[in-house]
Amino acid sequence: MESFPGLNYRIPVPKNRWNREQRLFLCCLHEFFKRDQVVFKDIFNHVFRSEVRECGLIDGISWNAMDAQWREMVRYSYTEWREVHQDSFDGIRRWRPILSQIKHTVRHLGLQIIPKYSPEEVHATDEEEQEPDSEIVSPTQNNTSLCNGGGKVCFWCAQEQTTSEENPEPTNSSRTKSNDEVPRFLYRWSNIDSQGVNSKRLFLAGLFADGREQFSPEDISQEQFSEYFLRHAHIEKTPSPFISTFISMLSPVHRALWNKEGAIISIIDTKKLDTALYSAKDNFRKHNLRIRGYDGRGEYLVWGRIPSAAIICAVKISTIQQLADEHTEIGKLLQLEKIASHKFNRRKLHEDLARGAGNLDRASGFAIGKLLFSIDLPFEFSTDVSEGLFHSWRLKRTGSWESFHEGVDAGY
DNA sequence: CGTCGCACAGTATAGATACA
DNA sequence: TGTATCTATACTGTGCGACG
Repeated sequence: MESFPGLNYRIPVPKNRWNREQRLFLCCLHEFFKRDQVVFKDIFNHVFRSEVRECGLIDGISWNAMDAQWREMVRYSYTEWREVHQDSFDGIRRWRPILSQIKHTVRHLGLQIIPKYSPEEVHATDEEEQEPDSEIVSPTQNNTSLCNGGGKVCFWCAQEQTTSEENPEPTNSSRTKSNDEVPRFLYRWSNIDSQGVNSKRLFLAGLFADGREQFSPEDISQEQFSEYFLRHAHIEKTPSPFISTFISMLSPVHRALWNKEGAIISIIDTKKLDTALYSAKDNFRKHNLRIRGYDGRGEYLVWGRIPSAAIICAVKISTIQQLADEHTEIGKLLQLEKIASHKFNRRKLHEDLARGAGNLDRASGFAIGKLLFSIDLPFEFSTDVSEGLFHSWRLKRTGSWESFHEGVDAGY
């Protein structure tokens, strides 16, 4: 019996007792600094070493446990999480004590940490800062500096209370369109059950469809925007101000095949849009929103409406199926049965498609050209759209673009 | 050069466990 | 019994060398 005390008397695994202060601290780390396992863990364990040790965690809390707590907060929208993340710039002064605590700990431990919102010029103009900020590495390459862009409050300025009060509208600026390149073409799937107005000539978001008053994203608060966005991403059932579109035509075709009834696929020219366009992925990232199992990649949300000028082509899925049946080369190219056999438009489907895909040659180009011609896509767009199809349908790269485009032209 | 297989790191999620 | 915390595990992306 006593020979295996470790087995007979299991020592309970020590756990941290998370309190509000610790949670806020962890939230500030995530909100204001680039995620770094080792650094976050060391800072936290140093600041809360006595509390953590009291819980039996002699070597401090593990990164995994700490990260689990972070995820819990995000997942269940803990009040601490909401406080720190939902009005980060308005409330930035509130977190000054925590931020300077982080700063001092970083310095004390000789670590390096990268602020999320830190333009270089702050250091240059920062007179009162005596000690060199050597441990604060400015993000050089992917400089997503928010300080100069869009009149946004600079992180360190706000922290050091050097920011003037007359900042125009800090809450709205982070919601503006991303600077990242917007794709030239977007693809939409819709059917008779889709909300809003979905004709071949015009799309109207569900919220604005019944002659209800229109409003622009600037008219509503940050929270309301996030709320609409989350509801839209969750369930399409509630009226939404957004219209979903995708960067790849595969995704709407896949959806259309699974929801056949009157499904329409439309190709949209983003240059002709007259309302705001948001990347779903950026929205998640910028507002620290999460939804289980979905990160928004590939999806773009159009605000309110898509005017007929922007709809360069609209085609019923049944037409596409018919084309695939009638023309073997189109059928072979599209592999509709494969698409229909996969429940999810994920890696599995892509691999499957790649196995049966053609090459970068005249034959593939011809099939695509013929398809695009048949669905009345204006010739001027054929180059871009055909290249999109090439990538989406996972064609092999053996061959040349020249022969491919030649084939596309021939198909018209 | 492009593709494949592998290893590795980081991340998301289910659910086990201890505790109130 | 329900909640808080965290582990175990599955998933995803990425880099790298081998290979044709």
